[in-house]
Amino acid sequence: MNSGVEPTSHVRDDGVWGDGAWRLYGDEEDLPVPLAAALAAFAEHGYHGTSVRDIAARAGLSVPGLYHHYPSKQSLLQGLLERTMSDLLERSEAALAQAGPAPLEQFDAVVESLLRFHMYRRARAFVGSTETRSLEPDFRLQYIALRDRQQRMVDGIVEAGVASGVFSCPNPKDAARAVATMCVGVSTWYRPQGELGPDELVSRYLLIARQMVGVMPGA
Amino acid sequence: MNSGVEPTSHVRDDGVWGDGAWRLYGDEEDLPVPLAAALAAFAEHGYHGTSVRDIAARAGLSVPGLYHHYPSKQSLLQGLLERTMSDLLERSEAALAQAGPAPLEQFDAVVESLLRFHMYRRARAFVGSTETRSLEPDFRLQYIALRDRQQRMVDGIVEAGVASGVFSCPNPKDAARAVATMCVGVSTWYRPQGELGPDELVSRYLLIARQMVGVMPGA
DNA sequence: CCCACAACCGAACGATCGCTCGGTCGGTCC
DNA sequence: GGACCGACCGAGCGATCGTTCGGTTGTGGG
Repeated sequence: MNSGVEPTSHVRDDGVWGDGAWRLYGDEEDLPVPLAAALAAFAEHGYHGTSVRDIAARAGLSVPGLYHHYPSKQSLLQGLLERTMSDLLERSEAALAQAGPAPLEQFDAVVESLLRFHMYRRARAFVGSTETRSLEPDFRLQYIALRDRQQRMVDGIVEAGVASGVFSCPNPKDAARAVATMCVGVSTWYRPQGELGPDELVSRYLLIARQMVGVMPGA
Repeated sequence: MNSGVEPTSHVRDDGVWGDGAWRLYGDEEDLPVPLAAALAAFAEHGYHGTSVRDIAARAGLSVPGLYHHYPSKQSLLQGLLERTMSDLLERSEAALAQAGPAPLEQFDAVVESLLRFHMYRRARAFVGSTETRSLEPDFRLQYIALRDRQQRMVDGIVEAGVASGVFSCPNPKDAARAVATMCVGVSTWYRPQGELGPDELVSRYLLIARQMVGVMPGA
């Protein structure tokens, strides 16, 4: 399986993200054709609202042609979400690793990486957040575990910020969840051709996110 | 159509919400049986993932029995979302009307009403936010208009707060959207039997929401 | 007493669903 | 040049989809 364009990625040869590479996104087409077709269809009509025939047509294939590459409709969704979550996690872990040791630096880096992902990988992120319930139980467990790992990453940074006295919030876990929710929500309304560009959005939302965890404006 | 239990509501005889009545929620069963069945099914499997036969079974009806009350599967979704949005709007407009004139009072009231709705009417709110794309185009336009009205209500309060100098945020619209996103997000993770009770959640999230719009903690 | 009507149901309609059977075609290797 | 294989497709499988037809009940009014 997986014929066709296996695209180049931003990952360096050794699998390590270069400095700031977690900010860079190629022009949407780093997916195999059938997965890109499934992504477009799922984002538009949802998993159950999409027929295999629709995906095949978008991919420029016949139905058996599509099944030659992926054994089932479910495997298309799983392949999509697997790439989505690992991309998101790799990027935010790279952002964290490359940030300084201060909680505020780490917070800014991870929030920025979340925001950029949900803008540049909008459709994928949207499908990932709306089609969890369409996953078969086994895979759903794996998937949720990755989501939790992402959330705990934010939790940890906020808790460290509170411990160091730079952040000020009585309930760090709630604040962290609210910040993550806000970032994920970007994928539901952001439009590339909208009035708000990525850099401008990042700076605005970073301010809001800092206030959510009680960072003094002058910090 | 609409046989069966037409439930009592919290609306007073004249259609006006009594003082603080927007905070009160009956025990979930204020829906006609078929709509309650559709709600449960849609929340679990999504609109396209739910069969009419499943809804009929949950409602204790045969399929033609269900069609006797509602002319189509789509009409079940529309009936559900129509009630959802009008309930939400009525409650938050009542909260706003009953709050004092100060932007902070109004902000607190509307945010609290949003939070409570997304806890007590969790399933409805969840379906409302995930199945917009399953609506037929005409109704979707109406529905989105109501969502926008709700959002503009929050926008207006935040702008008034900024104008009065009590709130401090450079981009009121973005902050308002982020606050609303956070409140809506509650419906995706809140569980009634969870460790966080409604009142405790309201007080925690109200603090966060205030910080998002730059209210000084001592205000 | 009968009739109108709301409330329901068994059975089945045509359409579409996810998926597969049985191929064809163009390379590549020996 | 024949054997093999990956890439693909036309046709169609059985199942399920949303919806409807043609009833049967039970009940309240004239």
